[in-house]
Amino acid sequence: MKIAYKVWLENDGKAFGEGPFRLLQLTAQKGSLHQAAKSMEMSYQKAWVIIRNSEKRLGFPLLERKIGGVAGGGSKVTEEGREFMKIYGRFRKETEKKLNEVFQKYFG
Amino acid sequence: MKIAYKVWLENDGKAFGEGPFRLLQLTAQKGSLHQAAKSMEMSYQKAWVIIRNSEKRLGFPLLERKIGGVAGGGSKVTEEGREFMKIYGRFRKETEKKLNEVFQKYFG
DNA sequence: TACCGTTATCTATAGCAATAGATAACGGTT
DNA sequence: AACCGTTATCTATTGCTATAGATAACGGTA
Repeated sequence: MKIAYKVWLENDGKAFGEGPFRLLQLTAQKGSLHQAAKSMEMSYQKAWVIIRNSEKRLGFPLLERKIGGVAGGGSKVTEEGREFMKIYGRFRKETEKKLNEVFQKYFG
Repeated sequence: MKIAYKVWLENDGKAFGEGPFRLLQLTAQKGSLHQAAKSMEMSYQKAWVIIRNSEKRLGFPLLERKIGGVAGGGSKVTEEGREFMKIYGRFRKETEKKLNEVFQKYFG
């Protein structure tokens, strides 16, 4: 037996969770949302919708887009996005720790 | 902004979570899985599949069924089921508390 | 100027999960 | 013996989400 969970932030609908977080991480790494989605085996359309919704519900842009140019374009995470990712990353780590502790206490 | 989450137990697939928990609570109250499902606005078939899967994955029966008889039959929660619900109930309450604390810490 | 891969969108299709609806067995009560 | 509402299952349909596939705009580079 093991614990499983999903934790996310809501603001009039899903605002931010594991999906957007990993997409941003990979976008930062690869330089484009397209490649980020691809490496997660997610369709670009889905990735795009996820990011668009997150931005709408968080109220600030997560990606800085460039269309055309050297590699066709690309995206990088905004300053606000990077800051948010740091905080969310710590939040995520702590929820994981706490949940595992509670699981151990009752079912370990 | 608020936190949202789903926490459940796995054992070769979903074993137990909010759905089975509420179904068992209502079944204990109403005396039948049929009525429990109905009061959750869930189809009986879905409720039945949920309970069947939980039993398979937990490895012990949650319901004691009676087919036919006074009210057509009915179900009550087994002794093991009641014991498990108590533990899960405490687990559930504590995960809720911890998650809200962590949320407050980072986003409150 | 032609090219390339990206962003930004549509639309149509596929695939999966939920629901509806049906059927059978059952056994106290009346 | 007939009835009733439940458990236990099927099957067919519905509905939603994801995916596929297409199109356009864009702007450095060669």
